[in-house]
Amino acid sequence: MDSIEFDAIIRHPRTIIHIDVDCFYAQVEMLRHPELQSKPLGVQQKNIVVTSNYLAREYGIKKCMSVEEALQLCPELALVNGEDLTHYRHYSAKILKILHRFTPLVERLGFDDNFLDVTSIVQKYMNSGNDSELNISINMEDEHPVGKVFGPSEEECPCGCHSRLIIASKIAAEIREQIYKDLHITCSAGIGHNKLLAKLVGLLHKPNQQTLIFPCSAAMLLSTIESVSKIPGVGQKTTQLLMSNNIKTVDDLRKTPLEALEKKIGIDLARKLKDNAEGIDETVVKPTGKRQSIGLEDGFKSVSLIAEVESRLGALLRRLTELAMEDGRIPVAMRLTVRKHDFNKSASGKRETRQCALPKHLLPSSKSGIYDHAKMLALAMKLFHRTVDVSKPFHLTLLGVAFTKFEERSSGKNSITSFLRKQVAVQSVLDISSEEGVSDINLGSPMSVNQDSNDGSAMSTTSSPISKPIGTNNQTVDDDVLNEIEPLPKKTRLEVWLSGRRESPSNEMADLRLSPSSPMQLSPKIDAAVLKSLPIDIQREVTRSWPTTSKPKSNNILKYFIANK
DNA sequence: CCGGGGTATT
DNA sequence: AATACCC
Ligand SMILES: Nc1ccn([C@H]2C[C@H](O)[C@@H](COP(=O)(O)OP(=O)(O)OP(=O)(O)O)O2)c(=O)n1
Repeated sequence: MDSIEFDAIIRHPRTIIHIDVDCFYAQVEMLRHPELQSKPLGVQQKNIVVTSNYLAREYGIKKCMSVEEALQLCPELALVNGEDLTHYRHYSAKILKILHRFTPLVERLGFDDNFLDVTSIVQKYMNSGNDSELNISINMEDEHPVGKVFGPSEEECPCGCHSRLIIASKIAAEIREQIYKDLHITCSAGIGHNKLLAKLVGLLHKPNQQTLIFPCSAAMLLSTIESVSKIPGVGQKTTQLLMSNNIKTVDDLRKTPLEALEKKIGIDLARKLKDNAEGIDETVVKPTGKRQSIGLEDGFKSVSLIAEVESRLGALLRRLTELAMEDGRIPVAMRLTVRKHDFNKSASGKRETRQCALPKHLLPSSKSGIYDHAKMLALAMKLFHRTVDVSKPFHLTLLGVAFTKFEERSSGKNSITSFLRKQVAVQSVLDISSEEGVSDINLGSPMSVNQDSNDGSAMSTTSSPISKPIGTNNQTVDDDVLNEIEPLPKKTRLEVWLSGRRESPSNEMADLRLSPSSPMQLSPKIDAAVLKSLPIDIQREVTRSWPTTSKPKSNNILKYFIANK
């Protein structure tokens, strides 16, 4: 191959747009409270201002600043509580839908940070001047990019990315416009040939702006960010490690040989950082699928009473089951999170978690699509007793509960979906000789079987009642599943694979977990045995909190269908 | 009580 | 189950 051909080889085949909503929570709150639009506004979670609008930022208010500090900087700061993320989650979903009008290749970080691989969209515009599936019009005549450009742009890269990126800037503008027209939300965007550059360059001009970077300016952009901690993926720990080795800036990173770096931070991270320092990032846009966990947390000064734990967990569970119903899938595992007060030290207190299988999907699929909150709470309390020794005083500062595994909901043949989910989406591989490499497309069937770790032999202390009545031993025959929660059984890869391709996915695996003496009837009523095992005040709590569990009427079911739209 | 969420890796 | 990272 001669040199002319060599120059023509595509080196920057992909085109990536990064979209970040401007001061997301604050914008949502301004929409909800229009009278706050023209005032400095902070969104408060407990004692911190998690974000603020741009008016407030003029006072020097930063993300995650303490309320005290923020009010010192701006005494007239308006504050709205943002501890309940419902509205943000709602807007987040709407924004994602708009992004999906352009491409399914959207990867999200959090609620408002999005990467789009628009390579194929751009390609269609280059080939035919439009995209038949995308009825937006883009002015192909104008050869200038929309928005700002970082660095010089005189010299065009021979790979052709120059025009691709310019087209992408017009797509980004269209995306932002649609989001604004539909939702009155403003975003900022970065356009580049990889995720790293798109994200970093977008930070340069905010809010409600967009910035493009051509590959020839990549190294320059990385030089300007200085601190290594600004590189996505370099958090507190890595920063400390690097700094203790006198590596503070991107330039330090460049000067450090890979061999030296890898001894300090491991080969994987070392290679990534050496690449990133040059503006190289081969990671693909991995379309974000369904969430792998749905959880809620509540932090507080101190909780030391079991009854209060119970009522807080009850409140969390009630909200959590609503979220699970919106999701549509069926949770099969529950996780409890606890943070204990660390009073010997200023340290923040570590979290402890306990997880268990959800008995036979305590859930809706049975005719009454309604969660049995009493059993949910009893299960959560079981987990609680597994993490906190209540025979001694305790002092909690946080409780959280989450669903962590899901099954697709019944109906059709969902078998194919879980199998497909494992497959890497094919994207952006236009030329195998690209500088930034080709992603492995791993289609290997996951037949390899996990070495089965020994089954929960260490779990023998499970028969303590919910709240132990004094003088009672545990001899009572507990045939309820709640009395035998065991750690989540591990599925082998083979099992995952098999259950994923089963035509009618059944609960065989779950069935195996249940003891023979515990027929899992999905009674819509509170299990009397369970209820009786509870202390009287808790019994009252349970029945007061969820009156519907005592006698579900078809009306109750209806409202869930309506809520679900 | 640095919020209240998430993900991936070990 | 914990850790590290992200928003
Ligand atoms: N440590 C953090 C960081 C962010 N957020 C929330 C609040 C933000 O509104 C939202 C988005 O985070 P961003 O980092 O994108 O920040 P903003 O969108 O608020 O501001 P900017 O305009 O600088 O992007 O996520 C959070 O809860 N905790």
